[in-house]
Amino acid sequence: MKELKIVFMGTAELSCASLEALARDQQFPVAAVVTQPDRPKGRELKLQPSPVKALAQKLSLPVLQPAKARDEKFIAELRGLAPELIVVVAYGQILPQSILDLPRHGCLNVHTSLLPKYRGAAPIQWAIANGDAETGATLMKMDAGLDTGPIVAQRRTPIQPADDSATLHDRLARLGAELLRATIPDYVAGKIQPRPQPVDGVSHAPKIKKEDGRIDWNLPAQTIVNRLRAFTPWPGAYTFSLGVPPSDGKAQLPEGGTPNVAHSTLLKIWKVEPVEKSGAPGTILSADKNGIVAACGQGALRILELQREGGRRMNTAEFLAGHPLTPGAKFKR
RNA sequence: CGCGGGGUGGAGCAGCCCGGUAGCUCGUCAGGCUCAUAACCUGAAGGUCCCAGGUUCAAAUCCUGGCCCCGCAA
Repeated sequence: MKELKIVFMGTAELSCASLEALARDQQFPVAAVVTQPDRPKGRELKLQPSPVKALAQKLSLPVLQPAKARDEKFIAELRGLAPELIVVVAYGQILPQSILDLPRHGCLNVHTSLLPKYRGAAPIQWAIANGDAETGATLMKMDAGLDTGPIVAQRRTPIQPADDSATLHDRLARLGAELLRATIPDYVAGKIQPRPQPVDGVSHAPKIKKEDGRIDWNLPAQTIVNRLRAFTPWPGAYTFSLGVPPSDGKAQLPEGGTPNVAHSTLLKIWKVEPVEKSGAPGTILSADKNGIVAACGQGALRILELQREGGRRMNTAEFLAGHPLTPGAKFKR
């Protein structure tokens, strides 16, 4: 097969595996990498390059960072590169039709779900949150809609009970990269006819908000576990422990407060396991070295690792040393 | 100067607002109890209260400056 001139567009960590796969393969000379402008990040809000930009620089590839993809000057520059194919992975902006039509072979997009399921921003997270048994990566030819283009290829992977968004993200990133490498040659050779997405089974995976991480103790234990896995490592699942007023605290503990903690405090919950107990949702059934057991709408959860606001992540025994919780106390929802 | 929390024996935290004996839970060590134990009882060791100045008769505590850690921002 002759060389194919490609422009890669991507921003997130997810994109890196695909970029690396293309760049390492001599068949696919990457003419340029398009990524979002540097964003302020970190404690001092310093400008940081996107993961893709960092990788592109390491690979000595030219980088373009238009503020808006539909900017005429940028499109003209892109046209000047005369790409035969554009590959898009988690770029983070809607592409105008003029870009979609620009390369001879169109634009291919890697989406981390089994389309038409979970169109949108957070397909990995929602697949876990909803307790799906499997998910996958889809390669599609982009059209004007949001993740609505015809499917070129698809690959599945089971969701393991131990998976969280981080592990599944990494696996799907690799899967997407493999899909590109394996499929592009046949695709540009015209051996693959993209087939329209089925009309049945369409669903959407909206962007995760921080609020989504708030634990609703009325839900069944397994549902909470799924959501917690989905929102790990970001935004994390959290709840509030009822605090004790700072001054008159100590005496009224049995009422359900946490001593040494003023007012109610946000607690991030990192690791739990379901247990066969029950009680009023949100109630703490026991709290010792083995964990904090809290009742859910159905069943209960044993909390193994948690983190106080401003503090570091720690196991239950460490946490309880400084923040004794008594059975009967409650987590606010 | 983007906003906020924090630095107190080995771990996790009180104490600071309102200066005046270094406190709690756990761990460690010794002893006791027990068939036995991560259980229980008794006792002990272990701290420049981040650093440097300042105020004061007296500073973990109040003031100024510095260093370090963490959360927010997807």
